[in-house]
Amino acid sequence: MSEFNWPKQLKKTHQRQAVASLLEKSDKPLSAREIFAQLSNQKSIWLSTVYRILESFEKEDMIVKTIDFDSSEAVFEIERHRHTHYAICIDCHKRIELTECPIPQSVTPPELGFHIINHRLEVLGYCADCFKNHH
Amino acid sequence: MSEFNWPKQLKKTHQRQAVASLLEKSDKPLSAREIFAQLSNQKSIWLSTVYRILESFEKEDMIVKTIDFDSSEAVFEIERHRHTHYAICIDCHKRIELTECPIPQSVTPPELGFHIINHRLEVLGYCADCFKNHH
DNA sequence: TAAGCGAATGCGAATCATTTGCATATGGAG
DNA sequence: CTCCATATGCAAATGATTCGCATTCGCTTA
Repeated sequence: MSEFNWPKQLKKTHQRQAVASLLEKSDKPLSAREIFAQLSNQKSIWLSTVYRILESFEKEDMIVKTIDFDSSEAVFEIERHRHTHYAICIDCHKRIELTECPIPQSVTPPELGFHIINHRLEVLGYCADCFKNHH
Repeated sequence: MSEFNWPKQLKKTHQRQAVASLLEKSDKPLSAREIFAQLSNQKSIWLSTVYRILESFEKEDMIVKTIDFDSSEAVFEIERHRHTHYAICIDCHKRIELTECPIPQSVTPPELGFHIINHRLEVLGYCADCFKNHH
């Protein structure tokens, strides 16, 4: 547990703790909708509140927002989710996990002073099956 | 001109040719909204038509759809736009073009038979200025 | 421990991109 | 030139996300 180092400026509300706990348990990035669906079973929480909570977490670098290629919706990932990248088929939307992360720290020249928090990489194309059918 | 090799199954309508011509001229990926704005000055065209045209181009691999990090809207890029990647500041949203593309053809193991069309790469973090202020 | 302040949430409504349905118009094959 | 499948015009629906405002609730301080 306790993936997050809770920043003191964030009040520990029930709702925030519930969202944090879900993210910590999840093995993949989650969307606001998914979080809301899981929480509204047990707790009383509003979807707009989930969005605001995620926004506050993002501002504290607890999570990073990216966009899911398939659904076009925002998903939020914790440190443990990062550095896993996929080759995604344009046709059948199959996702193939890449075995290694090809992004070296040196992509930004040191003299820039750029402080890397995360990176997003998606390789798009046709999987072997769909390549045959498509062409 | 004539970046596109027009597929025979796509009828050459005025609207499609206007959209194609805009994309060919542009030095950056364009959103449906941007295309619509530029075209509605001169031609009569509907926004939903622009979306449908872009969808048809995408299906023929003339363009690739990605998501713009700032606006969260879909943008469409032609071959000439690809392989340009950015380091993006989480705070001020400044975009710094990376001088080289760190994605080798070999990211997908050859035995997969995956046929790469495009890839998306964004490096997220804090630029030198915002890093000072933020921490 | 009680009081009070500022931040967070409940709730509803607005916004914005994108999609869809259906009637009409229009490329392009023959 | 005619015909048919496809594309577009147009309007309305959808779905994610944001916003406004009144109320509630953590947390600090007395």
